[in-house]
Amino acid sequence: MSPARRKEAGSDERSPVKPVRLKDVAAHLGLSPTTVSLVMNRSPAARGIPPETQDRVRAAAAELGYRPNFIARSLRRQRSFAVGVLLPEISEGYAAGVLAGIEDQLLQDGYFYLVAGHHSKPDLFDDYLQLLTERSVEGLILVNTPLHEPLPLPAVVVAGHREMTGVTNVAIDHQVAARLALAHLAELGHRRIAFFKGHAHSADTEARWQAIVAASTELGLEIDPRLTLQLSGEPAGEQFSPEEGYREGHVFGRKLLEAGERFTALFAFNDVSAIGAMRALSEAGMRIPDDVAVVGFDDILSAAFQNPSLTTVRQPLHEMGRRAAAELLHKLGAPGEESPPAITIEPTLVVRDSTGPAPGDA
Amino acid sequence: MSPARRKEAGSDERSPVKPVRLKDVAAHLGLSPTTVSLVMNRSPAARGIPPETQDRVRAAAAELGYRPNFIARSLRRQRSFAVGVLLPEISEGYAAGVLAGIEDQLLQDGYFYLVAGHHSKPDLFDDYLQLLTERSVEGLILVNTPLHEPLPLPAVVVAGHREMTGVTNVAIDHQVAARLALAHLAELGHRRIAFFKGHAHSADTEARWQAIVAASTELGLEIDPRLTLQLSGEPAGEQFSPEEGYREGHVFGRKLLEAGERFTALFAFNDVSAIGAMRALSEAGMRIPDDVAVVGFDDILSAAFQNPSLTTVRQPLHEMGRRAAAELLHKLGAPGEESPPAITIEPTLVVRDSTGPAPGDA
DNA sequence: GGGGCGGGCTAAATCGTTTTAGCATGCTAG
DNA sequence: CTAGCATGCTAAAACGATTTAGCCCGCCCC
Repeated sequence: MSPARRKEAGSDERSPVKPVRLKDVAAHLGLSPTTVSLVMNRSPAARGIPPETQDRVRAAAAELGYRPNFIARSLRRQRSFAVGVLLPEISEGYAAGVLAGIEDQLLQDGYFYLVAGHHSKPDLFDDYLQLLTERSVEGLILVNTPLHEPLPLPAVVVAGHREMTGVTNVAIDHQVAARLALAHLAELGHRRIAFFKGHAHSADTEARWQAIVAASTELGLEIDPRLTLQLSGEPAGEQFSPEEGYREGHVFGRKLLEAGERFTALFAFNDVSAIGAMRALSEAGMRIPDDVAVVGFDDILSAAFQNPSLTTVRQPLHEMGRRAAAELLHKLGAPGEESPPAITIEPTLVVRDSTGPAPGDA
Repeated sequence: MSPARRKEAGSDERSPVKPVRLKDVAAHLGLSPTTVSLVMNRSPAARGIPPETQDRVRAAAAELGYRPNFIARSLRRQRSFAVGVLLPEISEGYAAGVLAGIEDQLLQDGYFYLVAGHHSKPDLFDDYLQLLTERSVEGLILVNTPLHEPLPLPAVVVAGHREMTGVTNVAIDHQVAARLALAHLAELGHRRIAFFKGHAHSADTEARWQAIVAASTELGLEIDPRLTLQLSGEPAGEQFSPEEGYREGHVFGRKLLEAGERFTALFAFNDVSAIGAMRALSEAGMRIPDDVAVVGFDDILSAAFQNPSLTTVRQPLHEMGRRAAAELLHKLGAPGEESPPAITIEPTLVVRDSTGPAPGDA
């Protein structure tokens, strides 16, 4: 279709054959490998090599299509320019979003990464940690992965469970998140708000709940324990199956209604449970947002596609990944330096159609 | 909390220090590196080494916590046990699903992989291809990535655009997909069915549409061009932003109504456009599935969370990734062998609440 | 005329493995 | 007594780069 595209430094010869080595370039020029290496790496030691030789070397390298062998280089320099990423699994929303951010930052800085999904099995985690270390990754990023023992490498965790000295934890600012959501509801006149708390073992549950309590006090809202339901979920991590979350939201939505306690808004722990609850509520004949306003958390893709579309606190997953990667690279660059124990990321409130004025509000 | 966990082969000493090398193990035993290597690799050449020595070696290795250096090994053996994955970007549904499948299969077989997202920019693609080759990946998997020139390595593509000799294309069986969806609708009594066609440049559009035409004929259904809308979308690939897809579905749903042509069912090109259309339809007062049945394609996560939940043709992304990886590993294991030009994957129909009997059907 | 110096390069060690080609030693067989 | 042959191991050369420590030559200066 399009005209033949120009090839940059193409050996137009058949490519299936042996790659060109440093030694070949050197031989072709009648120089030593040392010289070629020095020039190609723009090493300070190449000071003594006259510019015209340097040009000759570079020209020859280009002509022959020389590409340094990264593995040999890694071996010699003891640097792999690769980091390991450990996460429960790639598939679902959270980890994939973070991973995309990690990827952007790392590639931009000339690093690659090796990913391993441990499916929340501690021994798989240990195995992969081993394998990654054997592969000489320079550092680690753990996403949503509980951590019990110190790691053998510089590391950054995203949504980690507990603090570990030397390991930086990238997490959302729950204070801000809670304030954004609750202020929004309060402004709309809501006073009786129901809550879904996260499952007991999630990294975020406790911090988030305390932030909610604090923000409520600040805003003069009262939390009614009868309107507070705790999601169960698996002990492994925050990330149990979304279908389950949805189903649980559905069940809990019904529970709220059956409890007979009046409420005009619901702040769910995450989007899936919010969506499940919305479904239960509308099945019971309640209109959203007219009768009940619903706020979710995360801003998963489908939050925008709901009917009505879901107001939610957005976690900038991409940016969290980016920041995590950037921080790890920083650690790698400045080994001695003390690193911050935490990096907090600002969430934002995405107002959509699932929230509106409280019924009977002026 | 939990009692101290036992460490398998733990050097209880401080770990921050130098890793143990093959040479160290050898020295510790008063043997040569050769012997240790032979034993550790269970090389056939180790036949001559008496079992008791072998045991001594393995014991020492375990005791000292010896871990072979993968990079050195790769250099020597000219194998990296790594493959490269090129995709537009990790973030949303399609690629992430496939990637998860790739990951499962590769890790299971002792491989790792390096991922690069080219964001549909041809020059980024070329760059990353270079970088991956420099890193000595043994093969490539391209997901949803158009391919113009032959690749320098064994490769498998998922949802690729065109055939390229030697490259295996993993794709869904569109015949089956179309038949599943249309037979389901026909069975429910639907005769007047609207369609969203994919954007012109998507890999799947043409094949899918032809399959739809064929299946319609087979089932005695007529396709009304006035009920057939073509999604626009970016030329780069199938994967333009989901939000756009949703919005376009919404717009097109309205268009369908405005056209004034009677229809009782819609088969959309994908889930996001189906969901957008559902929204437009219900906003216009139509009930789903009572007035219009809607079938999507893909089975994205949120398909199940819709209100009503979406009937859709499920692409087993995970399996597609798995198969792609398996095929690549096969190619790597059997270099000479002719490999199949295509692997077709069976889709399944997931019947949910967005489809029901045609209005006025017996 | 010899010591010093700087310019332009290179030899060789090294990174941590794998692998080929043998080397001792002792026993057996002729 | 010695050739032959296991047996149990090892020396050394790869793999493809980087890097340290110089080497050689010519010129300048005293």
